[in-house]
Amino acid sequence: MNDEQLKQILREFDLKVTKVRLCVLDLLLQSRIAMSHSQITDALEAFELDKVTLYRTLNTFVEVGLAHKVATDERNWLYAIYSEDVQQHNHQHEHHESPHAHFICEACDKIYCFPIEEKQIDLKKAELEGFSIKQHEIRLHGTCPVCK
Amino acid sequence: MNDEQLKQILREFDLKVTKVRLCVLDLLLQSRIAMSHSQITDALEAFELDKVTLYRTLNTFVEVGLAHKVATDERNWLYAIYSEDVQQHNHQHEHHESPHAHFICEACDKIYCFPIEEKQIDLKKAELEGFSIKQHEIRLHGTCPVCK
DNA sequence: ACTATAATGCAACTTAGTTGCAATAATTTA
DNA sequence: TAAATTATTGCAACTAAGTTGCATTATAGT
Ligand SMILES: [Mn+2]
Ligand SMILES: [Mn+2]
Ligand SMILES: [Zn+2]
Ligand SMILES: [Zn+2]
Repeated sequence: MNDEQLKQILREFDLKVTKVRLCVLDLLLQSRIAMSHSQITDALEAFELDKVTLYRTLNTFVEVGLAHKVATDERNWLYAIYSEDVQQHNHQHEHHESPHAHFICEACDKIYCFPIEEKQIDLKKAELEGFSIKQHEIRLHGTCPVCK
Repeated sequence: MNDEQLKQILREFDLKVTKVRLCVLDLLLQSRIAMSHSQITDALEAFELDKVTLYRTLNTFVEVGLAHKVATDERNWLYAIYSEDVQQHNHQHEHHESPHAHFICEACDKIYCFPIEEKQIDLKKAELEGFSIKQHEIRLHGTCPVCK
Protein backbone atom coordinates (compact mmCIF):
# COMPACT_ATOMS: atom_id res chain seq x y z
CA MET A 1 0.00 0.00 0.00
CA ASN A 2 1.44 3.35 -0.94
CA ASP A 3 1.95 6.32 1.32
CA GLU A 4 -1.01 8.27 -0.01
CA GLN A 5 -3.39 5.37 0.62
CA LEU A 6 -2.14 5.02 4.17
CA LYS A 7 -2.61 8.74 4.80
CA GLN A 8 -6.11 8.48 3.43
CA ILE A 9 -6.99 5.75 5.90
CA LEU A 10 -5.73 7.81 8.84
CA ARG A 11 -7.76 10.83 7.68
CA GLU A 12 -10.89 8.71 7.34
CA PHE A 13 -10.56 7.83 11.00
CA ASP A 14 -9.98 11.50 11.90
CA LEU A 15 -6.39 10.92 12.88
CA LYS A 16 -3.54 13.29 12.15
CA VAL A 17 -0.93 11.90 9.81
CA THR A 18 2.34 11.20 11.60
CA LYS A 19 5.43 9.17 10.84
CA VAL A 20 4.80 6.74 13.67
CA ARG A 21 1.16 6.15 12.72
CA LEU A 22 2.05 5.59 9.09
CA CYS A 23 4.62 2.90 9.68
CA VAL A 24 2.58 1.09 12.32
CA LEU A 25 -0.50 1.16 10.10
CA ASP A 26 1.50 -0.13 7.16
CA LEU A 27 2.93 -2.99 9.19
CA LEU A 28 -0.38 -4.07 10.71
CA LEU A 29 -2.13 -3.98 7.35
CA GLN A 30 0.47 -6.34 5.94
CA SER A 31 0.45 -8.76 8.85
CA ARG A 32 -1.67 -11.85 8.73
CA ILE A 33 -1.23 -12.27 12.46
CA ALA A 34 -2.03 -10.03 15.40
CA MET A 35 1.15 -8.45 16.75
CA SER A 36 2.38 -7.56 20.21
CA HIS A 37 4.03 -4.31 21.22
CA SER A 38 7.43 -5.97 21.22
CA GLN A 39 6.94 -7.71 17.88
CA ILE A 40 6.04 -4.37 16.35
CA THR A 41 9.04 -2.70 17.96
CA ASP A 42 11.30 -5.38 16.49
CA ALA A 43 9.71 -5.32 13.06
CA LEU A 44 10.07 -1.55 12.91
CA GLU A 45 13.43 -1.27 14.62
CA ALA A 46 14.72 0.97 11.84
CA PHE A 47 12.24 3.60 13.06
CA GLU A 48 13.47 3.35 16.66
CA LEU A 49 9.95 3.78 17.98
CA ASP A 50 9.54 5.12 21.48
CA LYS A 51 7.89 2.59 23.78
CA VAL A 52 5.22 4.95 25.08
CA THR A 53 4.46 6.47 21.69
CA LEU A 54 3.86 3.03 20.28
CA TYR A 55 1.49 2.12 23.11
CA ARG A 56 -0.38 5.35 22.54
CA THR A 57 -0.51 4.83 18.80
CA LEU A 58 -1.96 1.37 19.24
CA ASN A 59 -4.50 2.54 21.80
CA THR A 60 -5.56 5.34 19.49
CA PHE A 61 -6.06 2.92 16.63
CA VAL A 62 -8.25 0.77 18.86
CA GLU A 63 -10.23 3.73 20.22
CA VAL A 64 -11.22 4.95 16.76
CA GLY A 65 -12.04 1.43 15.57
CA LEU A 66 -9.23 1.09 13.08
CA ALA A 67 -7.54 -1.78 14.93
CA HIS A 68 -8.64 -4.20 17.60
CA LYS A 69 -6.73 -5.88 20.38
CA VAL A 70 -6.84 -9.38 21.79
CA ALA A 71 -5.75 -10.22 25.32
CA THR A 72 -3.60 -13.34 25.42
CA ASP A 73 -3.18 -15.86 28.19
CA GLU A 74 0.34 -14.49 28.62
CA ARG A 75 -1.23 -11.28 29.94
CA ASN A 76 -0.35 -9.06 27.05
CA TRP A 77 -2.16 -7.65 24.09
CA LEU A 78 -1.89 -8.35 20.42
CA TYR A 79 -3.07 -5.78 17.91
CA ALA A 80 -4.52 -6.38 14.48
CA ILE A 81 -6.21 -4.51 11.71
CA TYR A 82 -8.94 -6.51 10.14
CA SER A 83 -9.15 -5.24 6.58
CA GLU A 84 -12.94 -5.28 6.52
CA ASP A 85 -13.03 -2.90 9.45
CA VAL A 86 -11.04 -0.37 7.45
CA GLN A 87 -13.31 -0.68 4.46
CA GLN A 88 -16.54 -0.72 6.42
CA HIS A 89 -15.58 2.53 8.04
CA ASN A 90 -15.59 4.17 4.62
CA HIS A 91 -19.28 3.58 4.24
CA GLN A 92 -20.92 3.64 7.64
CA HIS A 93 -19.38 5.99 10.13
CA GLU A 94 -19.56 4.15 13.42
CA HIS A 95 -17.11 1.58 14.58
CA HIS A 96 -18.28 -1.97 14.75
CA GLU A 97 -16.04 -4.97 14.30
CA SER A 98 -16.72 -7.31 11.42
CA PRO A 99 -17.48 -10.86 12.49
CA HIS A 100 -14.29 -12.82 12.73
CA ALA A 101 -12.61 -15.39 14.89
CA HIS A 102 -9.16 -15.54 16.43
CA PHE A 103 -7.08 -18.63 15.90
CA ILE A 104 -4.48 -19.09 18.63
CA CYS A 105 -1.64 -21.48 17.84
CA GLU A 106 -0.65 -23.51 20.89
CA ALA A 107 2.83 -24.10 19.49
CA CYS A 108 3.94 -20.60 18.50
CA ASP A 109 1.31 -18.46 20.31
CA LYS A 110 0.54 -16.57 17.13
CA ILE A 111 -2.98 -15.23 16.71
CA TYR A 112 -4.59 -15.18 13.27
CA CYS A 113 -7.77 -13.31 12.33
CA PHE A 114 -10.40 -15.29 10.42
CA PRO A 115 -13.62 -14.30 8.73
CA ILE A 116 -16.70 -16.18 9.97
CA GLU A 117 -20.40 -16.13 9.34
CA GLU A 118 -22.50 -13.91 11.55
CA LYS A 119 -24.71 -15.34 14.30
CA GLN A 120 -23.71 -18.97 14.38
CA ILE A 121 -24.17 -19.41 18.07
CA ASP A 122 -27.37 -20.36 19.79
CA LEU A 123 -27.80 -17.75 22.46
CA LYS A 124 -31.35 -18.45 23.52
CA LYS A 125 -30.43 -19.67 26.98
CA ALA A 126 -28.43 -16.58 27.78
CA GLU A 127 -31.05 -14.23 26.44
CA LEU A 128 -33.78 -15.93 28.42
CA GLU A 129 -31.86 -15.31 31.59
CA GLY A 130 -31.74 -11.58 30.89
CA PHE A 131 -28.32 -11.22 29.34
CA SER A 132 -28.35 -8.90 26.36
CA ILE A 133 -25.65 -9.77 23.88
CA LYS A 134 -24.22 -7.02 21.70
CA GLN A 135 -21.25 -8.73 20.17
CA HIS A 136 -19.43 -12.02 20.24
CA GLU A 137 -15.93 -13.20 19.75
CA ILE A 138 -14.75 -16.68 18.90
CA ARG A 139 -11.38 -18.06 19.85
CA LEU A 140 -10.03 -21.17 18.23
CA HIS A 141 -7.14 -23.06 19.82
CA GLY A 142 -4.97 -25.49 17.90
CA THR A 143 -1.95 -25.71 15.62
CA CYS A 144 -1.27 -23.34 12.75
CA PRO A 145 -0.04 -24.48 9.30
CA VAL A 146 3.50 -23.30 10.01
CA CYS A 147 3.84 -25.38 13.18
CA LYS A 148 2.22 -28.51 11.80
CA MET B 1 -21.00 -28.06 49.97
CA ASN B 2 -19.61 -29.64 53.10
CA ASP B 3 -15.97 -30.04 54.02
CA GLU B 4 -15.82 -33.73 53.22
CA GLN B 5 -17.17 -33.19 49.71
CA LEU B 6 -14.62 -30.47 49.07
CA LYS B 7 -11.79 -32.72 50.27
CA GLN B 8 -13.07 -35.45 48.00
CA ILE B 9 -12.86 -33.15 44.97
CA LEU B 10 -9.27 -32.20 45.76
CA ARG B 11 -8.30 -35.85 46.12
CA GLU B 12 -9.91 -36.72 42.81
CA PHE B 13 -7.63 -34.21 41.16
CA ASP B 14 -4.60 -35.65 43.02
CA LEU B 15 -4.17 -32.55 45.14
CA LYS B 16 -3.20 -32.52 48.79
CA VAL B 17 -5.88 -31.16 51.07
CA THR B 18 -4.90 -27.82 52.57
CA LYS B 19 -6.74 -24.99 54.29
CA VAL B 20 -6.09 -22.55 51.44
CA ARG B 21 -7.23 -24.94 48.73
CA LEU B 22 -10.38 -25.81 50.61
CA CYS B 23 -11.59 -22.27 51.06
CA VAL B 24 -10.71 -21.18 47.52
CA LEU B 25 -12.42 -24.24 46.07
CA ASP B 26 -15.49 -23.61 48.16
CA LEU B 27 -15.70 -19.99 47.05
CA LEU B 28 -15.22 -20.70 43.35
CA LEU B 29 -17.79 -23.48 43.40
CA GLN B 30 -20.35 -21.09 44.83
CA SER B 31 -19.62 -18.25 42.45
CA ARG B 32 -21.66 -17.80 39.32
CA ILE B 33 -19.02 -15.45 37.96
CA ALA B 34 -15.33 -15.90 37.27
CA MET B 35 -13.27 -14.18 39.98
CA SER B 36 -10.00 -12.28 39.97
CA HIS B 37 -7.16 -12.71 42.44
CA SER B 38 -8.17 -9.54 44.25
CA GLN B 39 -11.87 -10.41 44.35
CA ILE B 40 -10.97 -13.74 45.92
CA THR B 41 -8.65 -12.07 48.41
CA ASP B 42 -11.46 -9.73 49.44
CA ALA B 43 -14.11 -12.43 49.61
CA LEU B 44 -11.85 -14.56 51.80
CA GLU B 45 -10.32 -11.78 53.85
CA ALA B 46 -11.05 -13.65 57.06
CA PHE B 47 -8.48 -16.23 55.93
CA GLU B 48 -5.80 -13.56 55.32
CA LEU B 49 -4.54 -15.43 52.27
CA ASP B 50 -0.99 -14.81 51.20
CA LYS B 51 -0.80 -13.19 47.77
CA VAL B 52 1.68 -15.70 46.34
CA THR B 53 -0.01 -18.72 47.83
CA LEU B 54 -3.28 -17.70 46.29
CA TYR B 55 -1.67 -17.30 42.86
CA ARG B 56 -0.09 -20.70 43.21
CA THR B 57 -3.34 -22.28 44.36
CA LEU B 58 -5.19 -20.88 41.36
CA ASN B 59 -2.49 -21.96 38.94
CA THR B 60 -2.53 -25.44 40.39
CA PHE B 61 -6.29 -25.66 39.99
CA VAL B 62 -5.91 -24.68 36.35
CA GLU B 63 -3.02 -27.09 35.71
CA VAL B 64 -4.95 -30.10 36.94
CA GLY B 65 -8.09 -29.07 35.05
CA LEU B 66 -10.22 -28.30 38.09
CA ALA B 67 -10.57 -24.60 37.24
CA HIS B 68 -10.02 -22.54 34.13
CA LYS B 69 -8.90 -18.99 33.66
CA VAL B 70 -10.00 -16.25 31.32
CA ALA B 71 -7.78 -13.36 30.29
CA THR B 72 -9.65 -10.06 30.42
CA ASP B 73 -9.11 -6.93 28.38
CA GLU B 74 -7.85 -5.33 31.58
CA ARG B 75 -4.86 -7.64 31.40
CA ASN B 76 -5.64 -9.81 34.33
CA TRP B 77 -7.09 -13.23 34.84
CA LEU B 78 -10.39 -14.40 36.19
CA TYR B 79 -10.73 -17.90 37.55
CA ALA B 80 -13.78 -20.12 37.51
CA ILE B 81 -14.80 -23.66 38.24
CA TYR B 82 -17.30 -24.94 35.77
CA SER B 83 -19.27 -27.55 37.66
CA GLU B 84 -19.38 -29.94 34.74
CA ASP B 85 -15.59 -30.04 34.67
CA VAL B 86 -15.56 -31.27 38.26
CA GLN B 87 -18.10 -33.98 37.54
CA GLN B 88 -16.62 -35.07 34.25
CA HIS B 89 -13.30 -35.64 35.93
CA ASN B 90 -14.91 -38.32 38.10
CA HIS B 91 -15.62 -40.49 35.12
CA GLN B 92 -12.98 -39.91 32.50
CA HIS B 93 -9.52 -39.15 33.79
CA GLU B 94 -8.15 -36.58 31.40
CA HIS B 95 -8.83 -32.92 31.60
CA HIS B 96 -10.93 -31.41 28.89
CA GLU B 97 -13.14 -28.39 29.33
CA SER B 98 -16.84 -28.78 28.83
CA PRO B 99 -18.21 -26.57 26.08
CA HIS B 100 -19.24 -23.24 27.46
CA ALA B 101 -19.14 -19.57 26.64
CA HIS B 102 -18.04 -16.57 28.63
CA PHE B 103 -20.37 -13.63 28.94
CA ILE B 104 -18.53 -10.39 29.64
CA CYS B 105 -20.63 -7.52 30.98
CA GLU B 106 -19.53 -4.21 29.53
CA ALA B 107 -20.98 -2.33 32.49
CA CYS B 108 -19.56 -4.23 35.45
CA ASP B 109 -16.80 -6.30 33.74
CA LYS B 110 -18.10 -9.46 35.35
CA ILE B 111 -17.60 -12.71 33.46
CA TYR B 112 -20.26 -15.43 33.61
CA CYS B 113 -19.83 -19.01 32.44
CA PHE B 114 -22.55 -20.41 30.20
CA PRO B 115 -23.26 -23.87 28.85
CA ILE B 116 -23.50 -24.09 25.07
CA GLU B 117 -23.93 -26.76 22.46
CA GLU B 118 -20.79 -28.34 21.06
CA LYS B 119 -19.52 -27.52 17.57
CA GLN B 120 -21.77 -24.68 16.49
CA ILE B 121 -19.20 -22.90 14.45
CA ASP B 122 -18.45 -23.49 10.83
CA LEU B 123 -14.72 -23.99 10.71
CA LYS B 124 -14.35 -25.29 7.19
CA LYS B 125 -12.44 -22.28 5.92
CA ALA B 126 -9.85 -22.49 8.65
CA GLU B 127 -9.41 -26.22 8.30
CA LEU B 128 -8.97 -25.94 4.56
CA GLU B 129 -6.10 -23.56 5.09
CA GLY B 130 -4.28 -26.08 7.25
CA PHE B 131 -5.25 -24.87 10.72
CA SER B 132 -6.10 -27.76 13.00
CA ILE B 133 -8.56 -26.78 15.67
CA LYS B 134 -8.50 -28.60 18.99
CA GLN B 135 -10.75 -26.46 21.10
CA HIS B 136 -12.80 -23.32 20.86
CA GLU B 137 -13.92 -20.63 23.19
CA ILE B 138 -16.79 -18.21 22.74
CA ARG B 139 -16.94 -14.80 24.31
CA LEU B 140 -20.15 -12.83 24.47
CA HIS B 141 -20.10 -9.11 25.16
CA GLY B 142 -23.11 -7.20 26.39
CA THR B 143 -25.01 -6.26 29.54
CA CYS B 144 -25.76 -8.64 32.37
CA PRO B 145 -29.15 -8.85 34.14
CA VAL B 146 -27.84 -6.98 37.20
CA CYS B 147 -26.67 -3.99 35.17
CA LYS B 148 -29.72 -3.79 32.92
C1' DA C 1 5.44 -40.95 65.58
C1' DC C 2 8.96 -40.58 61.60
C1' DT C 3 10.05 -39.47 57.10
C1' DA C 4 9.68 -37.73 52.51
C1' DT C 5 7.72 -34.52 49.92
C1' DA C 6 4.86 -30.79 48.79
C1' DA C 7 2.60 -26.32 50.23
C1' DT C 8 3.23 -21.95 52.47
C1' DG C 9 4.79 -17.16 53.42
C1' DC C 10 7.86 -13.49 52.94
C1' DA C 11 11.07 -10.37 50.20
C1' DA C 12 12.78 -9.20 46.02
C1' DC C 13 12.08 -9.16 41.17
C1' DT C 14 9.95 -8.96 36.43
C1' DT C 15 6.96 -7.65 32.69
C1' DA C 16 3.52 -4.94 30.46
C1' DG C 17 1.52 -0.95 30.38
C1' DT C 18 0.39 4.08 32.25
C1' DT C 19 0.98 9.06 33.78
C1' DG C 20 2.93 13.70 33.84
C1' DC C 21 5.19 17.09 31.52
C1' DA C 22 8.11 19.63 28.53
C1' DA C 23 9.55 19.60 23.65
C1' DT C 24 8.16 19.01 18.99
C1' DA C 25 5.43 18.30 14.91
C1' DA C 26 0.89 18.64 12.23
C1' DT C 27 -2.80 21.30 10.74
C1' DT C 28 -5.59 25.76 10.60
C1' DT C 29 -5.86 30.63 9.65
C1' DA C 30 -4.25 34.82 8.00
C1' DT D 1 4.44 31.10 3.67
C1' DA D 2 4.55 32.36 8.38
C1' DA D 3 2.28 32.42 12.87
C1' DA D 4 -0.86 30.42 15.94
C1' DT D 5 -3.25 26.45 17.70
C1' DT D 6 -3.50 22.07 19.02
C1' DA D 7 -2.28 17.31 19.11
C1' DT D 8 1.58 14.07 19.22
C1' DT D 9 6.09 12.73 20.81
C1' DG D 10 9.79 11.23 23.96
C1' DC D 11 11.77 10.79 28.33
C1' DA D 12 11.61 9.57 33.43
C1' DA D 13 9.09 7.89 36.99
C1' DC D 14 5.37 5.03 38.39
C1' DT D 15 1.80 1.14 38.81
C1' DA D 16 -0.48 -3.32 38.77
C1' DA D 17 -0.33 -8.13 38.12
C1' DG D 18 2.08 -11.89 38.52
C1' DT D 19 6.68 -14.74 39.35
C1' DT D 20 10.99 -16.60 41.60
C1' DG D 21 14.00 -18.11 45.36
C1' DC D 22 14.36 -19.89 49.66
C1' DA D 23 13.66 -21.03 54.35
C1' DT D 24 9.72 -22.73 57.18
C1' DT D 25 5.76 -25.50 57.91
C1' DA D 26 2.16 -28.76 56.93
C1' DT D 27 0.42 -33.11 54.54
C1' DA D 28 0.21 -38.01 53.67
C1' DG D 29 2.22 -42.52 53.59
C1' DT D 30 4.77 -45.93 56.39
MN1 LIG E 1 -8.95 -10.15 14.84
MN1 LIG F 1 -15.92 -20.47 32.09
ZN1 LIG G 1 2.03 -21.86 15.07
ZN1 LIG H 1 -22.97 -6.32 34.71
